[in-house]
Amino acid sequence: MTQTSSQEAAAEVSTTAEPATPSRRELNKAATRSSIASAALDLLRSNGSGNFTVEDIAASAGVSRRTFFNYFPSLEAALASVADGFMDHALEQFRLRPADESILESAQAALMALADPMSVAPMAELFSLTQDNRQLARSELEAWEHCTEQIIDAARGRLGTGISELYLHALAGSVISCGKAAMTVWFAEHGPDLSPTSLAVLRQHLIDAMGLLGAGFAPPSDASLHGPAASPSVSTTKDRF
Amino acid sequence: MTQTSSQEAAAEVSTTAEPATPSRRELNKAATRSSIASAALDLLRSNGSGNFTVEDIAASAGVSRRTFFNYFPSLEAALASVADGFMDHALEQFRLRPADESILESAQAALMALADPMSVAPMAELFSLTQDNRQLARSELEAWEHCTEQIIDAARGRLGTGISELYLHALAGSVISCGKAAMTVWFAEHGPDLSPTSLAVLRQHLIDAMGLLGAGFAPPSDASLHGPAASPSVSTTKDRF
DNA sequence: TCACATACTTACACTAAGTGCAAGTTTGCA
DNA sequence: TGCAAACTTGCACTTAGTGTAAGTATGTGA
Repeated sequence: MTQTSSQEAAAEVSTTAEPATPSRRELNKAATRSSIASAALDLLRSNGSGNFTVEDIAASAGVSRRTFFNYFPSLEAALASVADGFMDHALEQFRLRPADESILESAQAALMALADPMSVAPMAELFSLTQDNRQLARSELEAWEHCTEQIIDAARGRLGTGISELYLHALAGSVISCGKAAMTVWFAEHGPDLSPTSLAVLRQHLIDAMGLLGAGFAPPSDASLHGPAASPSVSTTKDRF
Repeated sequence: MTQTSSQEAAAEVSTTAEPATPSRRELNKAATRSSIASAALDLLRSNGSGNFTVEDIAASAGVSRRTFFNYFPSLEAALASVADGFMDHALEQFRLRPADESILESAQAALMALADPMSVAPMAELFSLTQDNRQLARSELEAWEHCTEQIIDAARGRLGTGISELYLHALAGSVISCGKAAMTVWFAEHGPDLSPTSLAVLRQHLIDAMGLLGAGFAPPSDASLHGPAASPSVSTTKDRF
């Protein structure tokens, strides 16, 4: 994703095995879309948030302003596609987890799978470039929200339709909140540092956050100050508190 | 919430945090602000979301378009001030709770205190009128987000600065997520019904959601398996935590 | 009560977002 | 090859949002 190439880069590939008919049209569309998105990210990098317009992005991507709006409903949406890619990747990982695993464990595993430089880098960069802009922050919130809904659907599919909607919504929302918390805290501590050490911290934060959730946020007098070091095993330690 | 325009921040000059010195100017400003907000809400009611402009609101409130933007940065912000009021009220309740109470209990109590028609009605109406509009939904997300940050601050003040930031962020985010989940599910089930019965369900959902959180979302082999309608799952309301 | 400073409102002008439409161009397919 | 559908683009238009300067209301000190 977010390649720097423009439209003709994907032109010659016409016979690859892709899901659902990778026709010339679809390849062009995907290329254009990605070209717009990376033009937007480039401008965000070079100019800073709020200092460029849709027209700039369109010009930089080699399309008309009108075409930009055929692909994205707003400037923010073009940038948020980076976050969407990250979230989609995470959801994919989540869905690949065994169905008998607990939701919390699956979520933890899915998020951990993304704590590598390749996956996290664009997200971390977006995080840093986005901090000071209201509109962009809103779009990011929306991406998390969308992710929550996807988790709800996935969990409903896994736990059966008999499960209460409240349980689903509360669980999915909390899981996402904890993932978000881990990333927020990590970013606050390490900024855009993507070194192995830094990423290890991110992974630990993800583990800890899910651990806290699984432990019901037991008062921090006990081990939960450093997260449940032993197990991400969410399955009840004690039924109640 | 944070949409409040920059001007009124310097309102209280003297020593007191009291609403002392309600000068003519401040009264006028408050009246104008509230007049704009309710004009916006009226138009949302009568025209439906997306079918009126800032100019309409300004005209309806008897001010110029420019003055509208002196009070609110956007149309959505004017409407979101309803949600802001609700959240601020909830935060106020939260801060009034005894400091030795657990965060979850405090949050539950604060939210419960708002499950009365007077407080919930505007929020529920906003919920219903907002459902189909992207921009408005975004503003609402932002309101929840702001509320989360406030909870983080309040919890930090209560638990001391030694507490881990991850714990604070994850806990506050989860608490808010559960509150949101309770309201979302309640609204999905009951729409804008504000009857005592309906509000009792909302209260129960708030209790249940916080209970689930406190129990670490223990696998739904227990009471949380109930269908959407009846889930008096957490009967142990009082002797928890 | 009368200035005078300060805060608030407003009109005006301007940039940019977002949309509908119709004409031009590319691709898929028979 | 030729036609239909999809895609792009320019154009015109409405609306959002902001800077500025001029006008109006309010508080204050003499």
